[in-house]
Amino acid sequence: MRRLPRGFYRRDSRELAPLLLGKVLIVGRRRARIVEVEAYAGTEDPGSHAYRGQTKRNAVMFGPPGHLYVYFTYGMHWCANVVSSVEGVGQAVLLRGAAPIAGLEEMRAARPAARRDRDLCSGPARLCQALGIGPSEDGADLVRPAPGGPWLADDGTPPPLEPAVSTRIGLTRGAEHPWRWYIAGDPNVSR
DNA sequence: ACCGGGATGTTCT
DNA sequence: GAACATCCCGGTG
Repeated sequence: MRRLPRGFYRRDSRELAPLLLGKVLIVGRRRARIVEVEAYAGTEDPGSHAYRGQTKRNAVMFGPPGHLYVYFTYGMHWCANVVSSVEGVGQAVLLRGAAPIAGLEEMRAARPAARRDRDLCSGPARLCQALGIGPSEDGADLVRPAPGGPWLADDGTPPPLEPAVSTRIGLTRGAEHPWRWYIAGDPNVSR
């Protein structure tokens, strides 16, 4: 289990996103393999929180790469992004789906509504709930993680040679760009 | 299986 | 006021 170095994140979000497929997100004893991601391309991307420039909410997106941008939406859900590119450019990759690997008892306790294990992390807000990611993880450094804090690992599993591609989910503006990547056929991909 | 609606509060117009 | 990078539940087939 090798921690991903800062340089790994220092690329365009549309290049980084498919490279995150197969990587392992770790929070405490809970581990899940990323199977679905979306790229958000910064101030030129109408679908991105960064489109209208830096605000208090999206400030982490404009910071250095390799940090977690966590935001609140629909009055009740938290979603997590990996900040990419370089400082000053508001790019990030949304984590939309993951396959539970370890700490499943903790995940089930955190997600009582999940009827099957494939429902634990199959969605951006589900994934955060299962792993215990919330406002206190906004800005967390994945390269030099706090004890028990979130980090990303490479366990030798290569990203898929030809990941499935589609348009992004849930957007009205910027919905035409094919910036969603996922592992075809994986049951942990969101519906 | 699929579909429709409600929850809930921050952010922006 | 409206929109929102969503999820859950209860209806019907």
